[in-house]
Amino acid sequence: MDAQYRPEIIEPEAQQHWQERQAYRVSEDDSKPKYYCLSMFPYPSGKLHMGHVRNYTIGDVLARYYRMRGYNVLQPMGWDAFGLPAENAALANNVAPASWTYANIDYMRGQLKRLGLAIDWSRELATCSPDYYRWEQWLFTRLFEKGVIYKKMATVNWDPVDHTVLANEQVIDGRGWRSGALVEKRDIPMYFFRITDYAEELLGGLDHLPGWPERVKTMQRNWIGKSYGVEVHFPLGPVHQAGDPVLKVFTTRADTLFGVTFMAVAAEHPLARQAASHNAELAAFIAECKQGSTAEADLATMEKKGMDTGLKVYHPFTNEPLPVFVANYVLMGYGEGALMAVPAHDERDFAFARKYGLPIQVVIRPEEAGEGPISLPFLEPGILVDSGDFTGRGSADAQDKIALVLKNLGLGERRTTYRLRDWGISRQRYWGCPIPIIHCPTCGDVPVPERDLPVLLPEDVRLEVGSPLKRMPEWSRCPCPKCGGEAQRETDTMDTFVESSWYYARYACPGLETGMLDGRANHWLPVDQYIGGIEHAILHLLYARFFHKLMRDEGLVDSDEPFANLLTQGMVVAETYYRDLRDGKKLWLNPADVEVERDARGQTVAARLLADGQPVVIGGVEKMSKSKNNGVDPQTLIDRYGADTARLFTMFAAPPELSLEWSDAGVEGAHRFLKRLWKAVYEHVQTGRVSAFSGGELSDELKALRRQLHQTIAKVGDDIERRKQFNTAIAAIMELMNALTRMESDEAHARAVKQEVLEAVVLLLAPMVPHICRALLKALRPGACLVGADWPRVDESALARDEIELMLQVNGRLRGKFRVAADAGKEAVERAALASPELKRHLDGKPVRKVVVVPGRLVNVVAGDTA
RNA sequence: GCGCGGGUGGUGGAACGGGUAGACACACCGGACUUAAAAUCCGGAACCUUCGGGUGUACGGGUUCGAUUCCCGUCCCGCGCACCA
Repeated sequence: MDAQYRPEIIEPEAQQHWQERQAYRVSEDDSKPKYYCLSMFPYPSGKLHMGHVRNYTIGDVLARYYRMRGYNVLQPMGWDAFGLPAENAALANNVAPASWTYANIDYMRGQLKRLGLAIDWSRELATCSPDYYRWEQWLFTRLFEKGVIYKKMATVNWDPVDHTVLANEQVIDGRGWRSGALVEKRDIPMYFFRITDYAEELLGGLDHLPGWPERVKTMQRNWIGKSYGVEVHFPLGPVHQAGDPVLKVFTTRADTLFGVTFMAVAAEHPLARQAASHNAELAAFIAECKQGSTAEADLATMEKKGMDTGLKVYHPFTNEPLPVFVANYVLMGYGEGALMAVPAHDERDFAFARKYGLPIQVVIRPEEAGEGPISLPFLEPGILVDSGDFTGRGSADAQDKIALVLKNLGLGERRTTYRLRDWGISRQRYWGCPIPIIHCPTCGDVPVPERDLPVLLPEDVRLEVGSPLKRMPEWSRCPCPKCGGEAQRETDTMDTFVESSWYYARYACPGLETGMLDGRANHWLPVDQYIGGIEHAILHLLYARFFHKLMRDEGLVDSDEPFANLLTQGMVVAETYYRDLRDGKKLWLNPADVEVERDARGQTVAARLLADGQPVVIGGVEKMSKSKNNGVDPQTLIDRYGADTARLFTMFAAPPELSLEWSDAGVEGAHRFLKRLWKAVYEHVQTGRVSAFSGGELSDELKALRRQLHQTIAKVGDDIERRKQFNTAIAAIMELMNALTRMESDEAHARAVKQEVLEAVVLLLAPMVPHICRALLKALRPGACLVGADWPRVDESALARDEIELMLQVNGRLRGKFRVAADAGKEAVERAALASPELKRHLDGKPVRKVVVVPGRLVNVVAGDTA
């Protein structure tokens, strides 16, 4: 064994060994329990970033841990390879998106291998490969025929200069990112998945996912947004008969119906169009509403504007005429595209009524308020006032009664709605999976027959603004599969979320050429542990759950949910540094090029650029990003310290769910620990071979060390398996190593215990830092191999104690400590506490009123005059 | 704007079901070794203090024998918002 820790030698050696032995290749094996450990696959952006290192290390720790626990572990890897960045790179560098993507995949695969992940590479997939996307097209055609996919108009961001559709990301402050033109809303036909048909199941299913974080389930519940309410019809004429036209709205607050003072409709609403046809001012306002992006955050924060259409609708109960406004915050295709406004009891309506001088009618009062004034808007439920026959009823009761009366009048009924909208998957982009539809002038939209799949995406293209597919008639022109007449292929591609909605299942079926999935999918699914960023809490995770149910209903899988347990990791952040430039912009400097200065207490006081020694401004900690130039390249880290240091640092610096702050010094610390570990093993084996302790009478010191060892084994297992908190597991191992260092005896028993501790430490750390542990295990136990090694066992007898220390509190404040026998009863503990010398001092002559004994923890003596 | 999280020493964080606040590590300070430096090893430390103790987990309140932990309110930061992935 080398006296020095040399990661640059032992890491490639270990990786080569694992590769040659195909140590992590797995197949279905019913003799062992299966464990499918999956990390969200990367987008091949060019090179690995620290977020990837964190994500894949967490996955690898779990995969390796469960392997040591005797599970048949599947850990696959692949590439989410379609998407916008490839098109951007193509435009910027004049390369085809395909070759850019494949080159990135090759480079990043090498980086992943250098991390030493226990991955079964024989299952690797890339979503841009026809072998993959053909099955997505196949499923699309089946779902289209089933009616799960349908076509309708939808609103997109339109760049009027570049004549292209823009992604929300490409709209900056309401302008196109390249042209700078004010973005407009435009309606185009798109294909939609009927995810709303599954809303109820997607909602209910969350109750059967105990392995998901509560906050992710809450976010999904709110996103689906089930609400119970009433559809109310407002007649368009003062005299209404069944079948006459009405304005339909949905409300969750039917109890406020008598407080309606106006109506608001979307700019695209038929009533608005109708009114605008003979009102130029209104037409201009509607045109103005068409400006701006479609992103909900933009719509919600923009100034609320409206204009009276001059039209009136009539209150279903009072027949009172109500003005109809066009408002820019009401969205078509969102509910009915119209709402009833109750300014007294809704925040947005209140602001709007104030702005346009519309009446505010209070119809709900708090139960306890009496006659006094209330502050508006009053949003809580309460008691109805000024509400005709319903006055005096409570809100909930009134909602029921109002719905009933509306139903009898034929002017509405109870309805359950969802906030969730159908999933539009058409993208007017090139680098994506072609939508397998042929448009025939006679037959309409015809799905591409199975024998003609896949619809291949041409890869050898030149990119300009807009999709090249739309300029390739030789590609889009084709015969209609039904009538044989001349037809056109759909040139839109699918949302890349479609590919990432089923890759986890395809990993189970590598090489399958005759279908999307086979029986192997049911062997491995559901995924036992899914790991990825919290930013995917809603969209990706909801789409994947939905897709799983679609595949289930097609008979492709037999489970209901794809991911049994979910771990959402936090972001990787780093300090930012900049200098102000003359033009008012900032020059962002990479942390690797900056040196910080600290005062005598260790507080940062200044920072300087290494290159010129001149000061720079410290900009605060932010998510690693290109724009702030605060990304730290994991490759540099791995080259300098090795993969194990990179892995140990990312696992130790923060618990997985919190954000992780990059720290050069923290990396050094992790590296130092590995060097100390290496040295401890080296010095131990230098003094000759010894077997691990297996029994005999030990000194108190050695007993205590063994107790700590077995406590640590129990804690590390619990931290990894139940708590998924690796930082505390590593801290416990560090404490154990510190205790071992303090133990200096070298008599036979001591050396045997030392051997036991070191063997166990190496195995406990193996999931986190596998390369060094492989080398150290071989040194400690020649001939032993980490692949196939078992997780250490807890020796219960080593945990026993004779005496324990308890805390003594007086009135909730810590005043002393005392020792009692480990098996002392409550009364004995109380007696010991009352006899302790600290108590008398702190009682200060006051009588003891109460004694609280918390077994194994503390005794709290409550003293003082009875008040 | 709406939804969801978070806020603890100089720093990252620990405290697992309401029971010792600050484990472990980084940074800092001191010491040993060295001609010197680096590396390594050992030690110190939340803050204030009249050395009795007092104060401390963003801020203000509440529940409790006891609150970082539970409840209410406020402020700040982060994530998501349906075409970034």
